[in-house]
Amino acid sequence: MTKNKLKEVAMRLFGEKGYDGTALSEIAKEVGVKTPAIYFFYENKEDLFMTVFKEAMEFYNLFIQELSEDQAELNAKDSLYRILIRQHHFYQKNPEYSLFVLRYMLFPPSFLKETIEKAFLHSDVLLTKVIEALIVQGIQEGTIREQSVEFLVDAFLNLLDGSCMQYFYYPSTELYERKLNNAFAMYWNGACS
Amino acid sequence: MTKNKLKEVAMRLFGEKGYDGTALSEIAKEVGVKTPAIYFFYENKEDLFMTVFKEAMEFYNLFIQELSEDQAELNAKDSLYRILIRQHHFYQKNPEYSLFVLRYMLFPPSFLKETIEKAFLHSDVLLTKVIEALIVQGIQEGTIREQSVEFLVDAFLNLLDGSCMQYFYYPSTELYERKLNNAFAMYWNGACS
Amino acid sequence: MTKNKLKEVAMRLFGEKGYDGTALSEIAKEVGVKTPAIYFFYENKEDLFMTVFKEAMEFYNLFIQELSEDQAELNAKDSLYRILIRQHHFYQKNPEYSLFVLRYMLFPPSFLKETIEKAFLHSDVLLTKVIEALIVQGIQEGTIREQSVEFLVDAFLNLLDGSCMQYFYYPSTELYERKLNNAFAMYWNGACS
Amino acid sequence: MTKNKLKEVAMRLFGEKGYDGTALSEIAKEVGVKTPAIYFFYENKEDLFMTVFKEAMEFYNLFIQELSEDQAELNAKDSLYRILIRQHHFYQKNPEYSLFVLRYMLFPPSFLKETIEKAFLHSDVLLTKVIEALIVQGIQEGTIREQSVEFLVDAFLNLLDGSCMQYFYYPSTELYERKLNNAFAMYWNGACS
DNA sequence: GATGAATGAGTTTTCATTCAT
DNA sequence: GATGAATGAAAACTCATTCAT
Repeated sequence: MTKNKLKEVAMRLFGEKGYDGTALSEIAKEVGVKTPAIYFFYENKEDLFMTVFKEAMEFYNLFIQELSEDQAELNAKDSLYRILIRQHHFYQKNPEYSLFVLRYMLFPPSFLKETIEKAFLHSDVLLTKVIEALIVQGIQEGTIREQSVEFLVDAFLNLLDGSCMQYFYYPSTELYERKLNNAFAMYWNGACS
Repeated sequence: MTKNKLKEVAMRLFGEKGYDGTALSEIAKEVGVKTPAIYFFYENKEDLFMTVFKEAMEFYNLFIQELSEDQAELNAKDSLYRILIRQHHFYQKNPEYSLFVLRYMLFPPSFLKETIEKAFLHSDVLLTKVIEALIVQGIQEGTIREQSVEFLVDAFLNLLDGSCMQYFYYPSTELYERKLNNAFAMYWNGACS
Repeated sequence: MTKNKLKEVAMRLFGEKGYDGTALSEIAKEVGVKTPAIYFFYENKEDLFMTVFKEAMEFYNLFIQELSEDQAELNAKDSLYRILIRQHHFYQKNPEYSLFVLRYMLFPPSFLKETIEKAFLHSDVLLTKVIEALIVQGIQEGTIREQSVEFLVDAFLNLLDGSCMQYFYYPSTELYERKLNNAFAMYWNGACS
Repeated sequence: MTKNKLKEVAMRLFGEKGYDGTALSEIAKEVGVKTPAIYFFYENKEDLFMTVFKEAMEFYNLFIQELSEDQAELNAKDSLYRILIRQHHFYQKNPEYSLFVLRYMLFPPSFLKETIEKAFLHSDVLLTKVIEALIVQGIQEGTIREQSVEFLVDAFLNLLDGSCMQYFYYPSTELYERKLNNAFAMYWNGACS
């Protein structure tokens, strides 16, 4: 129980204030326990962080895997759009996970650089495959104009990354959603014609 | 002299390791001076950081302003593409500025949240105007199909943000450039047809 | 069972790393038990230490008492030499006891100073008596020249102490044995002539 | 100033209570300074300890070197006896140095084992040379009976070690001196005849 | 007999900051 | 301009100890 609460609070605080900006005492306090209690469950700060990090990555990868499921009955356009929406939903429903993953993907603490790069590459490959499949489907459907798949995948991934970034710095949801829809419309337009 | 060295080193270290992860002693050491010397030039850590931050924002805004200059003789397509290239160049030529700006735009230390939001909004408005002008030019040229300007601007900004993100997490320049070109091609394709 | 294992491990670790340098958790771990288990058998760290200490002293005193036994059939010279040899054997066969006793005789933790002094005095008196008896026997035999017994006893005790010290800081057994034999030969030479 | 006071107090406390039994806060308090001040002069606890250790060894080796000086005009017997006396004086005049050296020669903290062994070997060689010279002198004088020098040296070193040990555990000076004199008399007796 | 969970007290260490020089 | 010396505050971590189970 305490162990899990520690993980949750740690994820949130590490995500919000960074590794160095988060004191174990803060985490402990929010959980309602004294600092040394942390050491009963985790070896040290780094261990707590790594545990949280691994879980966040697993959760995030799970999300990516789920993107490819349940899309069989949809056409390519709806499926691709749905990915953007799901990404948005994921950010909204799991703000802690999202912030944490984004932060440490872009700015890993020095002791994590290598691990992060591997973890990120893994997610990237996973995601690329999902997009690829949908692009191919679209071409087969005849909705996407026949052209290089790589080309279409790259552009969609850029779209996703752009949306990710904008989600975190545009405060207003409406604004974000407008931009998202516009960007996707433009993408689809380019993909078809 | 020392004052400027301090700023440079501080920008780099704050960008790489974060505000809390950077000790004043580290900055001082790299500059070749003892820690208390910092207090001769700056009130305290926050002051040093803010000074660096302001300069970084000014420099970044300068870059954005320059985007609109010297583009008179180019057509809209080349101008837009040139913006992406210049962004890339800016990141490559000023890695410390770039990393710093990205980091604190996405993850400002708590005492900076509001200031950052304002500063960012300012840059955003600036950039939007530049893009808008080029889009209008393109429509007038007849290269861009007549349609909502906002729509085209949003999509281009998304493209810029996506490229920003990818620059920082894709290690290889080649890969980054391929993705950038593909994404722009798709954008232009969508804009025209 | 566990209680005894705790004692053994505690003796070894206290001997090797000192009272403050030995954590109860280490002792517990080596025994294969969790730390709180120690409190089932011993009141606290001090109690565990004292128990170990008392046993070590008893064991050591037993050794001293045994020195006087089974020597009836030997002449004085052989008996005295045998004491040195036995001391050596004791150190070799009971390295943990020896180290522990030596350490806390010379450097008792503050809460033990008085107890230790008494315990030590007791052993000293015991040992002195044993030596005295053998010296007297030697004089009666006529092998030791007639002279002050105290004088001969003091010199022999010094020999014993010197050997003790050297045992613990000379790494090589050969070297130690050579030195021991030479020192005893010199003693006997002085005692006879 | 503070730096030296720290060294002095550290030597005394480390000698009395051991490395693990001595808190930096105690040392700081006795010096009249707050704990972090220590870190201005020494890297960490180990560094402070090592600094003290090196100085103690140098001082001790100096003492050993001085043993050989100014003895030219004395005969061998007086010179040897003087060594015992000087050892005694050294212990009395420099109780902190003596206790410290003895403690860490016999019970070095784990991180010091190797360093200590080397340092000790060095002192041992130094001392052996001094004694050897005097023994040879004694034989040349004709006061010491002609016999193996090694034999005489070993016995004298044993005498020194025994005296060292006894100094630290016999509380009374008188008792210690009686024992010392008796042991030396016996040694000389054996050496001559 | 023994453990899981937790804590209070204390340790070493870091760091921003101050101030006299 | 810059440093040596020092500190207050807080950090991470350790450890003996407790207690319910």
